[in-house]
Amino acid sequence: MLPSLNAVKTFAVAARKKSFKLAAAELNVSATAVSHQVRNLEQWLGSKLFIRAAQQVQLSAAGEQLYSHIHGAMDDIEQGLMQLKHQQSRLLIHTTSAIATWLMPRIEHYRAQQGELAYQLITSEQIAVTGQELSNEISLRFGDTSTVPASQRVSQASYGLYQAPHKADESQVFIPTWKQKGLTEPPWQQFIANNNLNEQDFDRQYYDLEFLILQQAIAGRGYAFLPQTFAQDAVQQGLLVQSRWQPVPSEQGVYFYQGSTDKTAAAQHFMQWLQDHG
Amino acid sequence: MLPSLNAVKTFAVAARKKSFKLAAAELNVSATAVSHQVRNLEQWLGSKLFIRAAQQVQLSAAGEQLYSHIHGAMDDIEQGLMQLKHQQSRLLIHTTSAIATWLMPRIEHYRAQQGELAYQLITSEQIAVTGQELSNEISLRFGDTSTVPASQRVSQASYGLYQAPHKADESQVFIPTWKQKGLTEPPWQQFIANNNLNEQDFDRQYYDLEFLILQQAIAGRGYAFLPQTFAQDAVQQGLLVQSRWQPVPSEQGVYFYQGSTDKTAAAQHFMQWLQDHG
DNA sequence: AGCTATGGATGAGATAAACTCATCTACTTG
DNA sequence: CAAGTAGATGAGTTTATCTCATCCATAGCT
Repeated sequence: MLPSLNAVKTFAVAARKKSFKLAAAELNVSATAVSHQVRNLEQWLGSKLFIRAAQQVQLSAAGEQLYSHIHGAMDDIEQGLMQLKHQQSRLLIHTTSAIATWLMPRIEHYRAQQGELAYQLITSEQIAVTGQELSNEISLRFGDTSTVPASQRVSQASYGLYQAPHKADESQVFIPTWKQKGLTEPPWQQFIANNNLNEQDFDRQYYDLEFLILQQAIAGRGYAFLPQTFAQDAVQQGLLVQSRWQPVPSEQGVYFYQGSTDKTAAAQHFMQWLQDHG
Repeated sequence: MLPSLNAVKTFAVAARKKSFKLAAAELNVSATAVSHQVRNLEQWLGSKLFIRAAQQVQLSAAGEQLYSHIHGAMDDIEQGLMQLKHQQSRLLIHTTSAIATWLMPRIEHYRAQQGELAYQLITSEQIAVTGQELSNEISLRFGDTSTVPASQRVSQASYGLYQAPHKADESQVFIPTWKQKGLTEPPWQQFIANNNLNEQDFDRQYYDLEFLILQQAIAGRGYAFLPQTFAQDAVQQGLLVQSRWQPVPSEQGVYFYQGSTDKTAAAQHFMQWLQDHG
C-alpha cells in the first residue's frame, strides 16, 4: 500500500542535490541504486518525478510538489533520531567528590581504549534519592556493599594508613566520617585491633571530605586512614606511602546506587567496563 | 549512519497502537517482524524505546520523545505520497462535445474491464493551445490525421450518410463544419463523386455541433453526413441506419492532440487501451 | 490454585528488497 | 570527432526483512 520510505529518502536526497550521482555519494551507494530507487517510487506513484536530460536530472512538476511536501518532514525525522541517539549516548554520572577523583583517571583510560565517551559529572556528598534514574544516568556511591547485589558492585576496598614519605607526624590520624544513613563507620577499631596497636598512640581527627584528609596527610601532618580506593592515586604519584601496618579488609566499596532500570547501551557498556577494570 | 526509515515507520505505528500485534496487523506483517524492527532501532539508538510488560508494551521516556518528534513528520510524508498518487491517477480529459459523446461508453467499458478510472472531463469546441499538457492530461481531437504520428492516432473515420429508419426526408443533408485551423472539410464532394450522385439532389445544411446533426437526422428531417465514429452509437440504438451508399474513407479521425510530454501511468494505460479498443 | 489464552521474544531459515557490476545510450566538451 | 560524463538497464548477488517454530511470563478463568 505504501512505498518503501527508504526510497522516499533516496528521492529526497536526489531532489536536493539535483543529481543521482551526488545523491549516491551522500548515501554511500552506487548511482545505479539511486536510479533504481527513484524508478520504483515513480512506478508506485504512476508518475515521473524527474525530467531526465543529458547528464542531468531536474524535478518534474510532480517531483517538485512531492519534494516540497516531504523534505521538511524528512529532516524532522532524521533530526529526531540523531538527537535522541546523541542524548542517549551522553552519560549523567552522579557521585561524591571522592569517587569523582577516583573515577577521572578511569574515564581517561576508558576513552583511550574504548573511544570517545560523552558524559556530564554531577557531584554531591548526599545521596539524592531522585526516585528513578534515567536510562542514561549512573550513580556511583561508596559504602557498605554487603546488601548490594554483586551485579552492582564495582570494587571492594580495604582500609590502610597512608603517610607522606619521610616527614609524617606519626601521632595524628585523619579518618573519614559520614552522616548519611546506610553508611557504616570506617573500621578503625578493627584496624588497631588487627595490628595490635594502642588506641592512645593516635590522635584521631574526623573529616567528611576525603580530599581534605589526603591533603593533610600529603602535607605531612599525620596519617590518612582511607580505603585503598581513594589513596591509590596519591600513592602512585609518590605523594603518599602505605604505612608498615596491615590494611584491614572491609565490607565497604564502590557500587552503583541504582542499577535496576534499563540502561542505554552506552551506560551499560561503561558500567560493565568499570566493573571489569575497577 | 542512519537507521532504516522503514524501521522508524514500524516504530511509529507500534507507538501509536501501543501494541506490536496491532501494529503488525496494520502493516500487514507478522508481530515478530515488528518486534525485530523495533529491536533493530533500539540497538541503533542504544536505548530502549518500549517498556515491555506482560501482554503489553508502553513507550519509555526515550520512545515518548522520539514518537512525539517524528509522528507528525511521518504523517506528512505519507499524506504527501498519497495525495500525489491520487492526484496523478485522476485524468483530465479535454475534448469536444462530439468526442465526449463517443468517449463515454468507452470509459464505461474501460471501467468494466480495467477497474476504476477517476477523471474529469473538460469540453470545448475550440482547441485551446495551453502550451504544455500536464502529465495527467489528455486532449482528444477530431481532424486530419495525415500529419499526426501513428502513436497519437486513436481511430480513423469513414464518412457515411445516416438516416432515421423508415421516415427520412431524402432531400436534406446535414454536414458538420469547423472553423478552426488545421481541420479539413468533411469529404462531401468525394462522397457524391464516389457514389455517382447528383449534387442537385441534396439540399446541404451546415452545423458545427455534431449532436445537432444527429438530432435532426433522428427526427427524420434528413441525412446526417458524419464520420462513422460519431454516428455509430445512434445506429446501435436503432435511432439511425446507414444509407445504401458507400461510405467514403477519410484522412480524418480521433487523435491525441499532444502526446509528447511524459504521461502518468494512469494516463498511459488509458491512452493505450483507447488505441487498442477504439 | 491450576489452566488456558494472550502478547511478546528469540533464533534459524526463507523471501524479498536493495545494491552492484557490466554494458549501453545520449549528450557535452575539448 | 574523440573522450568523458550522467544516467538507464538487466542480471546476479548481497543484505535486510519477514516468517515459522518455539519459548516465556502473565492475566483471566473456573
